[in-house]
Amino acid sequence: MIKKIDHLNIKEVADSGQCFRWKEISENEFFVTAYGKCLHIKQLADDSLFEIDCDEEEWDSIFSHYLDLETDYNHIEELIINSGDEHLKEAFALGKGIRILNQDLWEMIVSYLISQNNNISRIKRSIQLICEKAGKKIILKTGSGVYENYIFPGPFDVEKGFFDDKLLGLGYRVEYLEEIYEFARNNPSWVESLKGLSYEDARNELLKRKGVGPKVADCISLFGLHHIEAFPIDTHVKQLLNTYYKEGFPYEYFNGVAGIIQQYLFYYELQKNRKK
DNA sequence: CTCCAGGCCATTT
DNA sequence: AAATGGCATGGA
Repeated sequence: MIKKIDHLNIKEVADSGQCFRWKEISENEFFVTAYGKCLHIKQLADDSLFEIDCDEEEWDSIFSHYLDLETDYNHIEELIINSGDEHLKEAFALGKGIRILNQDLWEMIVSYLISQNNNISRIKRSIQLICEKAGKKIILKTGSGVYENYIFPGPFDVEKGFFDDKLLGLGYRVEYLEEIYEFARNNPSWVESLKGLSYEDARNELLKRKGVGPKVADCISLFGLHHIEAFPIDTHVKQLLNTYYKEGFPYEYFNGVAGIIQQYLFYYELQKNRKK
């Protein structure tokens, strides 16, 4: 099926550092696995049009929400244009096709535990290996080909000691992962319960887990709970705040949506550093 | 070789 | 409360 979607560029999303498991099939064409289902999406020459391969019912119930189609990005764009913030305008010009995905919460908890003091390519590699080793295979047959990937392993899909495997390349984060999987097995309703909490309450609850600090808690809040007011500060964002926002970032002006703004800035910084 | 990565923890001031 | 060292490992 063909869908018309504004404010979306799937290549920018895939390179934005919020998701680690998108597979690029070819230029502007990706295979995405989430919530135990999969999506084949291709952005067409008219870049507001997308060729979508997935079950129609799954599109309505999962992937239109996954791609955050109910959020008004025109409003975000207006805020940026009217902000008078030249650096932000430049960042937005580069990454205006980025949306904040509604990703699987458990996958975000585990993924951002792995992300700390780590680089994106290695994060992707570790997560992919974990999925291959413990996740159920999922296959999508479409007119254009057969694609396969793995479902992200839940708390009960791995045995104790699973993460010790050196091949996974997890380093010192192994103990954090063992702990969170164990905790989730012992508290089976914990993950779901986070979804009913405010940003502040969810963040505080996440901070109780070993290996979850302010930055990881904010990433989980932003990408797994869609608390778009969360503003994760990592090494790149810290750097950019020190460079462009010496007088302080205008959190009040972007009240409630600062996390989306943060993502444009982060992406701009990533691309800039990539060139060097 | 060194420096760094979507940081956090434990320890010391 | 704030500063500091250590941490596993691969990318650049």
